[in-house]
Amino acid sequence: MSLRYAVMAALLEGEASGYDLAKGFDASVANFWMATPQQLYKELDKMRAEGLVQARVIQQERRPNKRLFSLTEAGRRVLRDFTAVPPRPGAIRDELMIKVQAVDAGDAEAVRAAVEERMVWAQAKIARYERLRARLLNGRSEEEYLSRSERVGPYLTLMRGLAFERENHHWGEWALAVLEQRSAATT
Amino acid sequence: MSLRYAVMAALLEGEASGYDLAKGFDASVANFWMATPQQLYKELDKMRAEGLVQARVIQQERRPNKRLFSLTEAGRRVLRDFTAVPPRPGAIRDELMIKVQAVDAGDAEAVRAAVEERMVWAQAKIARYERLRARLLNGRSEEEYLSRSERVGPYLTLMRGLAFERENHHWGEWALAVLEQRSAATT
DNA sequence: AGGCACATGTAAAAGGTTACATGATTGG
DNA sequence: CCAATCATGTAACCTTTTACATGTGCCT
Repeated sequence: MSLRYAVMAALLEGEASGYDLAKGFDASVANFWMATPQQLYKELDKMRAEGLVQARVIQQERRPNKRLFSLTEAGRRVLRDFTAVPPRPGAIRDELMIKVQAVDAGDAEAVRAAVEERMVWAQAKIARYERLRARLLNGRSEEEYLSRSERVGPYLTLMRGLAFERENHHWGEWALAVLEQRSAATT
Repeated sequence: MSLRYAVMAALLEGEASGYDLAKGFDASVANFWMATPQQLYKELDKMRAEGLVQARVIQQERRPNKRLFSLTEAGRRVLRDFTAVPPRPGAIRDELMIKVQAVDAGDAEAVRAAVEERMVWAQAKIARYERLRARLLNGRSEEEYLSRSERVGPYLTLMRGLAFERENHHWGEWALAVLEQRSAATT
């Protein structure tokens, strides 16, 4: 039921197609509420039927036509009401952590490799977030940016994502060291 | 589909009832794969039918009887196989972040209050994790604990949860400061 | 020639949430 | 006396995932 609000929050940045949203055209929302393309296309249809968004069809010649969605006034109102309601607690689902939890009864080498791969991903995400941050700041200091820009929400969530991935990476390096020492001891 | 593996990982700590699991009797697993009691009772039944766990009924006089579940050998094997498969990427779902993202077009005061309340929760979780950590370490240093204890998995995931909540709290304090400065400027 | 990017969708299956249902005991 | 804890479950509903389906253009 929250997917639609995530979509509306993303549309505050401007028009987007289902495809854009699916790719996480707005990196920040997608990082706290991921969705598959199928989910998005369906939800966007429902939202249009309810008048929360409007679609504008772009005719294309060498590509499939696309529909660009934007928020309607009704959508803005609904989104505003949503922000006023207390949020439910967040949920994390991470298979890797289940594997780490079970590492002592499992395949330690495979778990170690999985942690390592996750760290590569984390690095890539950090780099992406940092590029996005530089783009937003555009040479200004954070203080200046925060006091002058129209919106602060996207910056706040971006920094949350960045902090999360940095922490993740930090933890991973430590966990790898622990696991390596373990396997050295067992050998 | 991963719920069962989370359950099995939790059962590595020893026997537990559905009720125990629902409360997150093992704080660490529950923090990366939450589930409602209903989900657990159903899954435990299915797992027993498949021979992954076994149940032992405890007759009680002043309380409803309970069923204590434990891993079978087949369960252990399945769990081990699971650790050898590459995990899918983790997912976070957090309504609060959607609200923060939309704060500039929403009810800023309500969002601020929501962040504040989340920080209270984060504090509580940090305290809980720290107590759990102290209980595990039991006076020993981390280094000593990691080199001597049979299992390291639960400690690794516990530290991940702790780092996550600390980071969360840190971000929240900063976000509150940003939001307050904003509302002061608008007033 | 093969694979990815673009761009959309349908349908079925699996998984997760919410409401309902029971009922004694303990603590404030 | 009211709320919480213990302890289990069913049923209905909603959400999410996965598989299938289509077709062009661009890059290597």
